[in-house]
Amino acid sequence: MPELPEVETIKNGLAKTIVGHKIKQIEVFSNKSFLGKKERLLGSEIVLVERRGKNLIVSTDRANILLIHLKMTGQLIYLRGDKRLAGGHPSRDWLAELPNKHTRVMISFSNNSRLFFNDLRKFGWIKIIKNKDKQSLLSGLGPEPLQKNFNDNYLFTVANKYPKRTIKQLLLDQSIVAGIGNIYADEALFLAKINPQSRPADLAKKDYQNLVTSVKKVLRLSLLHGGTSDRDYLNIEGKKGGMQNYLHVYHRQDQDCLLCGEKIVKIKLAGRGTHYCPNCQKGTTK
DNA sequence: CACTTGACCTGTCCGC
DNA sequence: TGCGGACAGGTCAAGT
Repeated sequence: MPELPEVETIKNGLAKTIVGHKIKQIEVFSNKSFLGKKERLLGSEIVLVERRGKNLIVSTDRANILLIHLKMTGQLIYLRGDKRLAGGHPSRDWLAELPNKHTRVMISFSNNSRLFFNDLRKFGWIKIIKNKDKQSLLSGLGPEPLQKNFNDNYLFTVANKYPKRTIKQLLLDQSIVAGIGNIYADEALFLAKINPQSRPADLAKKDYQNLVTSVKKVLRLSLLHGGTSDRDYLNIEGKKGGMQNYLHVYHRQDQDCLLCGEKIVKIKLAGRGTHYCPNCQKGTTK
C-alpha cells in the first residue's frame, strides 16, 4: 500500500496525535504482526514519530522504541478516547466497530485513545527495537528522494553500477533510493517520458536529471493530496487520500493517455505490474 | 556476485 | 452462480 507520501502522511498524523501520550496497553491479535515483548513498552511515553523510506519510527522516553512497516495493506487508524465518531457519516461507521477481523494490533494510550494496526495480508509488522539500534537497522536504505543528495549525479553514478537492470527496477530498489514504490515509479517515469524498460546505458545524463526532477515532483504532489488511495490506503483518521485522481498511468491501462491520447499499456516488469504510454515514453534523449 | 523467482497472506476480480 | 487462476502500494530468502 504505502509509499513515501502515504507513510509521510501517516507520520504527520501520528506526530499530531500520539506524541506525549503513554502506552497503557498493547493487544496483539496476530503474532507475526508484532515482534518483541510488548511488556517492554508499557508505561513509556511517545516522544517522536519519524519516517525513513517507507519505515515509521516511533520513539519513546525509554530504550525500547517501535519500528513499523506497513508493506502492502497495513493501516494505522487512530481513535480518540471520547468515542465520538469522526463525522458520524454512515460510510465511516466501521471505525466504531474497531477492532475488526483485520486488526492485528491495538495500542491503548493513557488518555484512552487507541491506535489500530489493521493489515489484511499480514505482511506488515510492528517491531520493538532498541533506540541505539535504530541507525544500523535502517542503514541499508538509500537517500531520501526529496533530499538534495538524491540528484542526477547520484542516480547516474549508481545506475551505471547495475547496467543489466531496468531503470524502473533501480527506482524500486530501496538501497538506491528509499520510499519509491510501484505507483510513483510508474508515474515518475511517465513524467520524465522515459520507458520503464530502459537500461542505464540507454539514458543520457539529461534523462537522469529529468527523472530526478519528476520523482520529486510526483512525490510532492502526492503529499499535497494526502497520498494515493488506489485500494486500501487510509490516513490515521480512516480517510482516503486524493492522489489517485491525478495519476497519469498507474492503473490506467487501456485508457487514453492524458497527454497524447494513445492507449496506456500494462506489462510485467521484474514481476511488477508496469504502466506506461508507448507513445510518450518511447525513448530517451540519447 | 548479480539478477530472477517464489514465498509470505487474504481478498477481489475476471473469464469460463 | 460457482470455481479456478491471476493479481494486489513490499521485501526477503532461495535458486540460477
